[in-house]
Amino acid sequence: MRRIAPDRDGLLAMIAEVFREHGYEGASLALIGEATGLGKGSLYHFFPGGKEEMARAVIAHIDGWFEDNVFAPLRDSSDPSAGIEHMLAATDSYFRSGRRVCLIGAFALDESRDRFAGQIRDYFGRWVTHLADALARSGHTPGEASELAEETVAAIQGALTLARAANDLDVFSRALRRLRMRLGLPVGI
Amino acid sequence: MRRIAPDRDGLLAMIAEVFREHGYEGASLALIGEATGLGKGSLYHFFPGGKEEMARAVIAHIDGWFEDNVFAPLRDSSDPSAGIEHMLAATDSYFRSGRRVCLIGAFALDESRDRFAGQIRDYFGRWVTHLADALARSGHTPGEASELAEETVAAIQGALTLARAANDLDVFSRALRRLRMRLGLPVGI
DNA sequence: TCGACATTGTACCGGTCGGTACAATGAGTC
DNA sequence: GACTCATTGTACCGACCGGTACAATGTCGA
Repeated sequence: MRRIAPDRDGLLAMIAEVFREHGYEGASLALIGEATGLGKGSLYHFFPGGKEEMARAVIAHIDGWFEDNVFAPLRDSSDPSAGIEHMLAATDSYFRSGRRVCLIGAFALDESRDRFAGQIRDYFGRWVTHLADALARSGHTPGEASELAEETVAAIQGALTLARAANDLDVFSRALRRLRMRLGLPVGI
Repeated sequence: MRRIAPDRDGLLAMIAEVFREHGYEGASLALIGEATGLGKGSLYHFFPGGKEEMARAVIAHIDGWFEDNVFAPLRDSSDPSAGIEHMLAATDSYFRSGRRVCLIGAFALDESRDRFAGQIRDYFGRWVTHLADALARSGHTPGEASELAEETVAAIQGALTLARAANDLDVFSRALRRLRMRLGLPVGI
């Protein structure tokens, strides 16, 4: 049995954190090396394509996590409301209640958007589409469902921006609570 | 009569565009020089504090524009609904219907947040506060007004992110139309 | 023990980074 | 013309950038 790579998931998670905090340009190989404990030799061994391949792998890794923990439940839940509830819980957990920022959203804002345009469009497109499907199955008209899905994903992204700008985690949890109400889910308290 | 500076407003607008497209780290002095037609000599003459002073001046410039064209109408309009309508129109025009991104929102996401934390918090804080005031004057309870204001500003930021990710300007105009409805303004058509 | 190969540290490359120094201009005033 | 002072171009700095080369390790199975 051959080891493919030593904990590639963990490695990608560490690199993701560097891109998340510093952006694509700001994430230098020195910072990545420091965060992972790997030298350039190792980094270029695992990612021969260099920084760009690292970023691509990180985006794909995040995309995979959302596919498993957000999109799939939205698509496969027999009760669409349960899938939506699952999405909100997973979102809250992933973004650590606003402590974390959306790397893919951050990439979408500056010039790195052009470099990763396909992956970025795909990620957000699938999020909106799957949420719209779930909303349509739960009784909304297709038009309503599509608008509400777009509104919801935008609200999450905007809340992350605002929470970080205000340095106030409550901004994000308030946004999630409003979304629960808006999407017709029990809100608790 | 002494010229303070040759069209400082225009200069700041050019520099702003570079920061907007490339982020703080990505905006090199070479790019700024290219965009403005000024060499380092001139740039450091106008901004002795270098890149950081340029960014601070750009943020202050944007802040001033919003103060004049968004916050003041929200605060001073005798008809609060007219002020809110003014805000949405100015927002649509400023962000060029989604073609442009919010520089201050982009700065809020990465590590440059720490460097400009005060200015960033102040900008968003005043936006939310003034909008909440206008909403309260137009009949909402203080609690409702505050939540709705936060939701609105977040929706704008999120729509900018999504519009750029999808490379689809309609995302932004749809978001503004939803906001008009949500804020109780006539929507047209 | 040996060879095959994955993994790593280190030195190095050309280029660019933000920033500084300074002499040369330019324009206006007296 | 002479003085002032804003403005500019250019050369240069040390530091760091992403990336490459490669020899030295480790770690297997045979």
